[in-house]
Amino acid sequence: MNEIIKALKSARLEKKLKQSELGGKLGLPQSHISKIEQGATDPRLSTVTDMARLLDLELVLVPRAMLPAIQAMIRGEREEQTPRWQLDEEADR
Amino acid sequence: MNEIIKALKSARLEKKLKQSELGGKLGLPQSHISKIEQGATDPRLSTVTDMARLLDLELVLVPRAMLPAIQAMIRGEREEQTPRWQLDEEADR
DNA sequence: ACAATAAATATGCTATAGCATATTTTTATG
DNA sequence: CATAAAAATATGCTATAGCATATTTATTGT
Repeated sequence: MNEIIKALKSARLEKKLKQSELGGKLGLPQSHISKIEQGATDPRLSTVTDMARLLDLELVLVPRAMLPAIQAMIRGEREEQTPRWQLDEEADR
Repeated sequence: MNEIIKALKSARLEKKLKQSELGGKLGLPQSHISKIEQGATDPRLSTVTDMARLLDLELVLVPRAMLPAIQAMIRGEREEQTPRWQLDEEADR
């Protein structure tokens, strides 16, 4: 499944929006959001950018060479809820 | 004009590819590349991702909050041809 | 288990992306 | 300039995105 579509679906869920709500804001029927999220359709660029922006995301073209660095940067965000590591001693005290 | 489309066109020129060559690799007629670059058509997501990859680019979804940081990072690359600043003394000697 | 709500599917229709081919216009080069 | 090459436009056709509406299939809550 397409990475971008997957990310858009996650973002929608993260924001606790229903397909019908997102569709409403976009002027698309819920059925269409469903098809897009299912990968049952190959949406137009404008549809994807509009959807992204409603979810506080932006579509960007990145040189492949710097992809890992940028993805790490993006992962960095949000995950500061649960630390990724912890000192051996004194943990949880 | 759409930023992504603009970036794709720049990348094609940077790589010194003709519309017909890019189209050839993609299995699209030159006329279609022209329409896309002119903004005369709203291409499908798959068309844009395919085109990007042939140009060593990847389409990525970025949280709007970190857009400036990431764009700075991207600008950083490649521009090491002409330095952005220079010491007052001893310049060009 | 039932009712209510959300999500996924289905269908028929319209608009348009994309294909193939041909022509015109623009840009380089001698 | 003239000529060649590249890019932009044009046209007719096919495939499919997207719209509207309706139905079916999960999910969730009581």
